[in-house]
Amino acid sequence: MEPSVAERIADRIDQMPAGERRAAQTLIANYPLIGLRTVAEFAQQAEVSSPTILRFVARLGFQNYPDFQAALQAELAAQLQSPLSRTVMPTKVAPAEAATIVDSAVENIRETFQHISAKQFSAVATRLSDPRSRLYLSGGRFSDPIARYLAAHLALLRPGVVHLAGQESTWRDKLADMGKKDCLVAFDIRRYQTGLADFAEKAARRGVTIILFTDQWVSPIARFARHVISARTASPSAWDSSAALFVLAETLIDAVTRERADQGAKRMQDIESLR
Amino acid sequence: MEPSVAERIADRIDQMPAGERRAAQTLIANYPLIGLRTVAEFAQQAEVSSPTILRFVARLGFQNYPDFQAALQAELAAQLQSPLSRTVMPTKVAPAEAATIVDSAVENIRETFQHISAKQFSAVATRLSDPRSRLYLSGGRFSDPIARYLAAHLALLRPGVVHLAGQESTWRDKLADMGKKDCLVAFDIRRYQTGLADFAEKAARRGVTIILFTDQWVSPIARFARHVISARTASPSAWDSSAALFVLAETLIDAVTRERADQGAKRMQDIESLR
DNA sequence: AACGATACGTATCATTCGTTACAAGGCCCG
DNA sequence: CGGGCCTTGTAACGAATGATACGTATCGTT
Repeated sequence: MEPSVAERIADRIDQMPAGERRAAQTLIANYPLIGLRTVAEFAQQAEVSSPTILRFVARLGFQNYPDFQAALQAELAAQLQSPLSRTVMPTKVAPAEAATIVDSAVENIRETFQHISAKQFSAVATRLSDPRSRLYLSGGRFSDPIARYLAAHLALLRPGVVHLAGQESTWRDKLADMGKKDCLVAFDIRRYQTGLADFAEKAARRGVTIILFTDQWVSPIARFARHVISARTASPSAWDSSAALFVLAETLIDAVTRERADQGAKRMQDIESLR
Repeated sequence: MEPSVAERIADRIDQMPAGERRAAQTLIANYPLIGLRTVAEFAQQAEVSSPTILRFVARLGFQNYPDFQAALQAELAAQLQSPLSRTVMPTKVAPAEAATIVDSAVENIRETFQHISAKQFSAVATRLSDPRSRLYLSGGRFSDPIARYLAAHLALLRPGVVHLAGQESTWRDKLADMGKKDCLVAFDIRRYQTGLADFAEKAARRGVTIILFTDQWVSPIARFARHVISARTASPSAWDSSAALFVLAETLIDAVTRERADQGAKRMQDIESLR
C-alpha cells in the first residue's frame, strides 16, 4: 500500500527546511484542496515561491507536480466514496466475507441514489410510463436478468413491453418494428458487450429513444442514449455488484406504478381475471 | 446563494444537445472529481471533443474553465469542512418516494442477513460449489430473473449449471435427468406459483436436494427443501422488494467463487480463451 | 427533396503552467 | 572574520493547457 500524502508529510516534516515546512503546513491546513490548485496559487498561499513548492513535492517522493496531484485526487476519490460505510452493518451473523459484500452493496445503493437527480429520475419514469411507445428491454450477460425483472413488472403495468432475449442476432428482426416513438432500455455494465452496443447504435439510427442503465464507468452506449443513469458496482468480491442497479429498477417500477395508478390498476385487474 | 454546479446541470440538461449532455452525464457519474481534471481528460472520459466540454461549461454559466473548476473546488471545500453532511450532490436527489423505497430495501437487506446463520449460509455455499452434482435453477414470475442472475455466474464457476426457463411444462423433460446427487435451487416468493411447487415435489420424490430461497412468509416448497433461506421483502411500494434476495445471490456467488478459487479460476480462463 | 440552422470535431493560436538553471542571501563552522 | 554549504527566489525555457476559428455533418423544417 502506498503511503498517503499526509503520512509522507508527517514522516519528513522534521527534516524539512523552513520554506518547505511552510508549504507542508499550509497543505495540511487546507488539506487537500490547495494541493489541487496550481503551483503558483499554492506558493502564494504558503507565501513561498513556486520552486519551493516543487522541491517540497519532490521531497515527498513524487516525480513531478502532476503525480502529486494525482495522488491527492485518488485519496479524495476514495474518501468521497466510503467514509461511514464500514459502520453500517452490525455484522454478527453470516460469514465475515458475506458481511463485507453486504456492506458494499448497501453503500453502493446509497451512493447511487445520491447521484441521481429528481429531474433525471422522473424523466426516465415518465418515459417508461408512456403507453404510446413500445418498450424494448435488453441487457448484457449479467445485467440481462435485471432487464427481465424490470420487464416482468412493466408488462403488467402497460402494453408494448418486449424483452429482447437470447441471441443478439435474433434482435435484428425486431429492428424493423422499432421507430421514432419507441424506446430501447439497455442495461450494460462491464465488460460491455459489443453486440449490445452495435444493436443500440442501429436502433439509434432509426430514431429510437435509448435509455441506458450502466455502471460508474459508463457504457459506450451512452454515446447514443437520451437518458443515462449510472449505478455504483464496486465490490470486494471478484465480481462487480449489480445490487444498486436492481434497486434502481425497483424504484422505477414503483414510479411507473404511481404514474399509471389509474390505468395500471384496471389493467392489472384485467390480467388477474384472465387467469 | 449561487446555484451549485449540480443544480445548474439539472436545470439545463434537458435543453442541451447530445454531446454536451454526455458531458453532463459523465460529470454526474463521477461527481465532481472529473471536473477537476483537464479539459482533455474530461473530454476523453465523456468521449466528446474538448470544445464540447468548453461549450458545456459555458452553458452552465461559467466564463471559462478555471472558473468552473473553482466552483467545484469551493463546493468540495465546503463539503469537506462539514463531514457530517457528506451528501455529494447537495441538490434535491430523487423523489421522496424513491428515497423511501431505497431505505426499505437497505433495511430489508440488513434484516435479512441478521437472520441468516453462518452455518446455514456456508452449508448452502458448499452445496452450490460441489461440481459433482448438477444444479437446476428456477424461479417464479418475478424471482426467476434472480435465478438467472445466479445461474449466469455459477455457470462460469462450475459445470452442470442448468437454468430452467420458460414454460413449466417443459421442465418435466429434465426431470428424467435429475437424480439423487443433483440439486434444485428454487426462488419462490409471494404469490407462490403452484406449478413451481408441483415441480419441486416431483423432484424431491426423485431424491433431488432442494435449496429454497423465499420470503419471510416461506413458500410451501419449504416442505420438501433441504435448505431454506428466507429474505425480507417488505416495501412501501405496491410490489414486494426482492433486493435482499438479490444481494443474497451475490454473497453466494462470492462464497462459491472463494470455495472454488483454484478450479474456478482455471475454468474461467478456459472459458475466456474460447471467445 | 432542398434548404437552413444547429451542433460537433479538427486544426491552430495564445496563454498559462510546470520546470529548470542560476545567482543572491543566510547560517554554521573553522 | 571569512569560506563553504544549504536554502531560497528570480528569470527564462519548453510543454501542455484552454480557447477559438472554421469546415463538415446532422437534424428538423418548409
